[in-house]
Amino acid sequence: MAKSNNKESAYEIIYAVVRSIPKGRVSSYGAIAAAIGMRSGARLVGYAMNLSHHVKPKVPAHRVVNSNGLLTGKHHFQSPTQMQELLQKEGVMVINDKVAHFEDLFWDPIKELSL
DNA sequence: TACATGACTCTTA
DNA sequence: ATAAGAGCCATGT
Repeated sequence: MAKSNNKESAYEIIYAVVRSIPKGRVSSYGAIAAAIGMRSGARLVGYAMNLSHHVKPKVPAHRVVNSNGLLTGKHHFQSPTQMQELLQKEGVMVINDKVAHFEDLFWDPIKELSL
């Protein structure tokens, strides 16, 4: 931490955006990264999600998928099927580890929050 | 200070 | 259309 100006780390901001994702909607790492100002910080978002397991309040990481709508991070959940189960539970259909109608359910933080 | 890591994304072949 | 490589940022050691 070279700079302690920011009380909250970049991850905290990422968590905030992810928590802002409405139920039944999904978003992508790149979109979130761009929303916080990092056009190519998608990897950071994914990394943050990995740490979000012990973060509170709970972070709906299952609502975050890659640009293709693929559940790339499902393997990092408590169970590889947890992500799919949670999404289906919220009304999101998942087929072959991919979000159905991804473009339709896609939630853009920039567009939605900026609206 | 520098190197290594990571649930991504884009461009090119 | 599929496969492979490079780019990117923040964090931790």
